[in-house]
Amino acid sequence: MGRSPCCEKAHTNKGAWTKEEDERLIAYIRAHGEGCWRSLPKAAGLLRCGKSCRLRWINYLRPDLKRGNFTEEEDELIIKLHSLLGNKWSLIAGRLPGRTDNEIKNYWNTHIRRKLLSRGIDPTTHRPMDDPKEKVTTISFGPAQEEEDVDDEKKKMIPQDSLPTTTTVKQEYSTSPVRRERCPDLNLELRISPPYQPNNQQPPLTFTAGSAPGSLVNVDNTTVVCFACSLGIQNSKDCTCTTNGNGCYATGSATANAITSIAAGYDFLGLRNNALLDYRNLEMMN
DNA sequence: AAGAGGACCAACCGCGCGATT
DNA sequence: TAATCGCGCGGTTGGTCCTCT
Repeated sequence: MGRSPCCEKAHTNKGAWTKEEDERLIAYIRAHGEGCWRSLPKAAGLLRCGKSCRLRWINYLRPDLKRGNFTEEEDELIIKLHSLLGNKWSLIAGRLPGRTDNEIKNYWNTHIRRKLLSRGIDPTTHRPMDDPKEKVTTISFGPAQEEEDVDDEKKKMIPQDSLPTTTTVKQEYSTSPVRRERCPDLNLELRISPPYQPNNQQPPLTFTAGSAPGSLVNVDNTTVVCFACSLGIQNSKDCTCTTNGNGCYATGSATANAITSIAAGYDFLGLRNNALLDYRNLEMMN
C-alpha cells in the first residue's frame, strides 16, 4: 500500500548538511541548473534524497535568498497576505522576494502569531478575540457545501441585502451544482504566480464591473487581455486564448462577476493601496 | 555553574496534484 | 481510464541556542 519511497532510504544521509555537501550541490546546480531532483543526488555525487536536495537548495543555498531579520513592512505584508490566503506559505513567499515558504512559515509560527495574539487578534481568523459576537463573513471560491448549512443566526445578524458589495463575494466560480462551502475562515483558494518581479513594468490590470464572461479587458490604452489569461489560467480548460504578443484573443470562461468580486474582496481586505498584489498573477483554483 | 524550559529554524515526512505512460 | 512518476506543499519534528532560575 502507499507510494513507493522517493529514494533509496538505506543509502542516503539524513540530518544536517555538511559544507562539502552544500558545495557539491551548489556546483552541480550552477553547472546544470535546477530540475530533475530525483536524479540529481546521484549525478552530483550526493548521498541524499532528491527532495532533501531540493529543500536545501530552495531554503538555504539559492543565491537570491535575502536572509536576516524580517522588516516591519514584511511583517505587515505577511499578515495581510495570510488574512487573504491562509496558510498558503508558498503563495505568501511568492510576494516576498528573497524569502522562502519555510522561512515565512517558521517566522509566522514563532513571531507573528504571538504578535497578533498580543494585539488581541486571532491569528487564524484575523478577527479580534474578545468579541464573541463577531461573525465571520465567508469569502469562498472553493468547492462548495450545502447553502442550507449557513447558520440561520448569522443570516439574521447580517441582513444580506444590507451588506456592502465588498463583502458579498460568495459568487460561484464553477458551474458545479449549487453547493456552498461553509468555512470557518477566509478561504479564497487563490494562487499567486509567477514570483514577484521587481522590474515589472506592466501597468495594473483594470477590471470592468459587469463585463460579460469571457470579455476582453482593457489593461491600459493599448493592451487587451481576457479574464482567464489575466488570472493566469490561460490554456486551462477555462481559456481558449491564443496570443500574438500584443494581447489575448478569444475568451476565457471565468465569469466577470467572479473577477469583480475578487477585486472587491481585494479592496475589502485593504490590499489595494500597497500595490503589491497584482491580479495578473492571481490564478483561480478549482 | 548547571539544569530546565522556551525559542528558533533546518530538515523530514506524508500527501496532493499534474504530467506522463 | 488507471497506474506511475516527480514535484511541490504544509505540517511536524528534532537539534541547537538562549534565557531564566
